Amino acid sequence: MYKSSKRSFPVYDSLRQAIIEQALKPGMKLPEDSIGETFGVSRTLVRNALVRLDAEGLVDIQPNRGASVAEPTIEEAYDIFDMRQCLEREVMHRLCQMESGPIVKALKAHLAEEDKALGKDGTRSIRLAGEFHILLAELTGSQILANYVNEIVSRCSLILARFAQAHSAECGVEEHAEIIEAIARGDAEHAVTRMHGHLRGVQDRALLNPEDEREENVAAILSRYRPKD
Amino acid sequence: MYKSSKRSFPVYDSLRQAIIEQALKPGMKLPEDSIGETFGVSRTLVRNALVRLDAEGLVDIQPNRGASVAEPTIEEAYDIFDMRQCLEREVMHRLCQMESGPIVKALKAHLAEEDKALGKDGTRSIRLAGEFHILLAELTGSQILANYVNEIVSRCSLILARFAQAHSAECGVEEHAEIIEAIARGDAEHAVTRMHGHLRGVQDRALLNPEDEREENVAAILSRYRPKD
DNA sequence: AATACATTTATTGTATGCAATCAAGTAGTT
DNA sequence: AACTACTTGATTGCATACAATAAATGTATT
Repeated sequence: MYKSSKRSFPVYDSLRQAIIEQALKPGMKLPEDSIGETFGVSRTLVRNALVRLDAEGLVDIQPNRGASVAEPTIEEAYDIFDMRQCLEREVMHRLCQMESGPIVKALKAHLAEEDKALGKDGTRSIRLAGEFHILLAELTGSQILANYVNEIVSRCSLILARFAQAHSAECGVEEHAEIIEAIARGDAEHAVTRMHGHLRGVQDRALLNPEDEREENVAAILSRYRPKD
Repeated sequence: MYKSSKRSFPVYDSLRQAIIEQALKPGMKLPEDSIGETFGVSRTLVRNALVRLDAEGLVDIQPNRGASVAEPTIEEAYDIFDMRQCLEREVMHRLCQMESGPIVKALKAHLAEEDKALGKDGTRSIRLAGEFHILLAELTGSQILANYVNEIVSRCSLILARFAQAHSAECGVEEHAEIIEAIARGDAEHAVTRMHGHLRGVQDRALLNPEDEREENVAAILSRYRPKD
């Protein structure tokens, strides 16, 4: 938990949410002063939040140059998605060994929420889709596994923000339903396969993006607007 | 990496090392003032280090009460060891899919160091044994996997400090050699099995400690000394 | 006009001071 | 003697001041 400072938590949480939802885009500068002003706290607390976000890979702090929203490379993106596959595979295995009743109940309740928000509130829909995966991890009862999944889901959101075009990479509600169904049957093999396919789909929609934004710097953009002599 | 402050890194690193090597024992208070004095830095930098260690699970910060060396419960201990099994299984699978030549070479070089330090320098021997596992993770080439393994190996060291009697839980050098051999053959199944057995051995020696400290509270201890009416 | 150098400005790095909080010990009441 | 209320000392929470650094701008020199 965030024990070090109660008052810096809102700063941390708001920044985190803003990054995940792409309100703060990769590369954007995060000056301590202005953030502190908007939250009504001193730079000390802002700094705490930024250091934490840096440790989680959502923010990049460079000495004497300050913090900015992290810009994961495509290589890091693949690395993180692979790790996510590993962690969520573990989640599936563990859940399928447990008493499925209460687990399925909790998952179906969540799925209903996802369904309700589907066409209505895009941002909420995306957030709920991510939280489905976090809920799965929490239901294993493993604190540390849940923490890792939580962290890696955030980082995947940042990756989507960087590489995917809008709305291309939402989790499908039916795919979540299929995963729940496999868990209900205690069928670990199917659960793992479906989760793998599900994540693979998200990854592909995100990373096999034809218009790769790796080269989206000022020079590259302006070159397209330059008059042809 | 530790980008937020060059000068607080030594504080962080020393504390970390001291905790892992049991010089600082679980539950021991870590006051900002005195630590700052010993390192010649202000409380600000000490605090940075402590917050980081808290995030890594080696230190426990409680609001307005300061930091102390974490005291993982036995339940957390099992949780962490299970997670470690998961992560190192992934390491084994990945390494066995790679070109084994350079990997085996690096591992054997490390093993030679372990061997050299064996009866001579106990502390160094324990550190090298832990670093063997970190090296394995690094050789996968996955930054994030290596980070997680690094973190979890530290936490396991803390657990050993809390629950195992001295020297009961060292990694055996021969077991490391067997793991290397399996990797050399690209035999994932054997590599995973051996790693699993190896870690299981460490865990058992640590956690199936006959004198279980879970009940080491005043009441439990005194009950053994109570006269039988 | 281009380059190198100097100056200014903005932002971070760190120490420190003051207020808030907690732990412990003291005194006073029943 | 036990229990509460108060006081004191130590420690943390946070804001702020000042120093250090880097980026941006301006100036001079070729």
